[in-house]
Amino acid sequence: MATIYDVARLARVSTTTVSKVLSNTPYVSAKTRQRVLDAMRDLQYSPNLAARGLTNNHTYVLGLIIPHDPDYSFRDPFLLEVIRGVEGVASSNDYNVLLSMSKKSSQRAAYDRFLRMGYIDGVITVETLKGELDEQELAASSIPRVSAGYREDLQLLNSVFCDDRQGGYLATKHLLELGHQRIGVISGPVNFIGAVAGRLQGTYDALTEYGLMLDPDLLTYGDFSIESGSYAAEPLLQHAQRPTAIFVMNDRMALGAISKAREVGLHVPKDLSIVGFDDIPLTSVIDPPLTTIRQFPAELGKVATQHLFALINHEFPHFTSVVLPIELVVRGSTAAPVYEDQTGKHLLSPTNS
Amino acid sequence: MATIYDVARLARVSTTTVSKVLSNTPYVSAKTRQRVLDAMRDLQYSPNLAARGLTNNHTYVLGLIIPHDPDYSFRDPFLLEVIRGVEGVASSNDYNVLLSMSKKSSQRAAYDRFLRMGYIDGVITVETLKGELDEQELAASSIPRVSAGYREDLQLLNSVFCDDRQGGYLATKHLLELGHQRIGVISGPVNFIGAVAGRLQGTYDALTEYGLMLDPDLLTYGDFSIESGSYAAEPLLQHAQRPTAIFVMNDRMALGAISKAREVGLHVPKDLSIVGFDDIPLTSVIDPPLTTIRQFPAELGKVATQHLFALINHEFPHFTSVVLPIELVVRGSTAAPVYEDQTGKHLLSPTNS
DNA sequence: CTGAAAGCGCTTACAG
DNA sequence: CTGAAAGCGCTTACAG
Repeated sequence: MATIYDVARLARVSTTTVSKVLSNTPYVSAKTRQRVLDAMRDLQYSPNLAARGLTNNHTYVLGLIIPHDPDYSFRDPFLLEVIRGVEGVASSNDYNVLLSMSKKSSQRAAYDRFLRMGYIDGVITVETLKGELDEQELAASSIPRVSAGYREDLQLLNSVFCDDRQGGYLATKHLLELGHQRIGVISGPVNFIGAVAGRLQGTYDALTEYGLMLDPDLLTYGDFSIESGSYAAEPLLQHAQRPTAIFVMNDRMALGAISKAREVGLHVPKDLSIVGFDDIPLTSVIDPPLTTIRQFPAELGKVATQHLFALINHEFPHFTSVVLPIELVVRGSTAAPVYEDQTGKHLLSPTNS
Repeated sequence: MATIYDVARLARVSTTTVSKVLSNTPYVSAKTRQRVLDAMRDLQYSPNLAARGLTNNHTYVLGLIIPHDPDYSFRDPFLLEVIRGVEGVASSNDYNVLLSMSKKSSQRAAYDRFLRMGYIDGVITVETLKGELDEQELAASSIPRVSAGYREDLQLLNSVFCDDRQGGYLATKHLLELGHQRIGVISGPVNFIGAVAGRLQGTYDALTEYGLMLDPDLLTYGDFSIESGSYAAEPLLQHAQRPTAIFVMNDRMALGAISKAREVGLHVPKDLSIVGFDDIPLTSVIDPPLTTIRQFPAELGKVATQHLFALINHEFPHFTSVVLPIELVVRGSTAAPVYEDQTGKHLLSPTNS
């Protein structure tokens, strides 16, 4: 493999000069520059990043840490999109991305290596559950960092996340506008990063706007898996005054809830409306197609990476966050409620009963 | 950040000695070794990979090239699993993985950089469509390589792939055993790597075993998207002698086919059995849950990486491939056929009519 | 068992 | 506009 010496020799200049054309320094004569360029082409030269990293103290590589738990594979489609977003921006800035999926506990060594070796210029972390990352380690490493999808205001962490509150708000408001008054919520686990609290707040806000309150009986918790959606739906559907609609905090649990509804003989959306969250693939083609809140994971990765570059280049002060928009996607799993009176007759609205 | 000099000074030895304990050379006295170890701990020393790479000429990083086309996101869940498999093995061997999703055409520069910079010790490529990778470039770079999921015997490429033929065989045999005799096939695109031809061959083999042939009218093509599954199903369902079962070469198209069947008033599996391929998430919870051929993408990534390490360490001759097993997962989308006579009466089997 | 020294391929003041 | 030389942090013959 050709080195900078080979290029210098062929172009009859010093390595200093080669290095200068490499870095686009203006003070090189056009003639010399061309000779160097020709030599580089002829030799198929491309600089050795390790050597460059050694002098430069920067490596042209970004770390992407995703403490991925196979058990929480619910985020799979989401994650690949995030990765795509990160890789796209990195690569168009001539950066490479180094991937680490180790979890703090299981692979401490790999984690340390990753952070301490002067091997990466910055890091993007994607957390899902609290405590998956070793924050101390990260903070100690003084490597520029932005967190994608995680929000922890108190830590003054650079982060990019979607507007969870607005998502919860839009989902609930959609149900309210359809005429639902008795609305249940299937929440994600409480230790789940950021998202859950925000979405719940949005729900409260929407209900308040309509002069309603969330019945504590109608709030249950799952762990984002399909099965947990099914379990969490059970008490709601068994409730003496069962809700006519449920806001479920992710699509997978929403699927679980729908199958539970089917199991107990309820038709979605006729008897029960369901709104999900995420807009993962396939949910648009199932029966009924799912009404949901769409997130933009590729955008999340993209913006986080741009943010990281800005940080690396000291383009703005530390500790900023950006909130990404979400949107409501109305499909077939929501409809206006139908209330039955004791005789089983359908009435148009609860006020008629 | 502490360097090897700092450690040497603190332990009162030379850097040579530090380097030796680092590489576990036996010829270091126990006492000295301990002093060095203590110093490393106190200083939180971890070696600079760039410097090491410069002398060593190996970098402890693996390249993972996935020419990912957003349009073919059907492979998403599959891909993340592959990545997980690769990362797991790499990290437990103290290797990092560098990710490139650039396509040959769009990001030539990034691609070159990735391969030529003396920056990776080996590369795993994940192809989906022919021509996505620049084979010449890869061959020229003389970097050890294994291909995950791609099979091209003529090139004598190191590769790891799943047993597509066996998959096609098992899927078709399952239908035959249920009593189906008129079986359609929805194939993937012809330029799709390896998989398609193998799966089709498996179908032929199974049919032959039962003394049957594939009616050319009953073979249609999709591009692996949901929509294409729907389109490709249409001519089959409209056929004067429509098939009682269809083997669809991936789960997403299978979903499309099911929705098309529903559209034309056919019930799955009563009127039409469907077998998919992949076993992607969610298809087990839809209605009906999909009978399919399960692949093990994490295993694919894992085995490919182990293979790559063996190659890097010259543990076996180049040009070997390994075939991964698949398995049939029987769920609700397949059932014994029901033949109707002209009067619409259901008969038990075609031989009764 | 231990260490002095050269060298890996680059960049960066510095001098001209 | 151009180049000689030191230095980045490691490893590896080689000598002792």
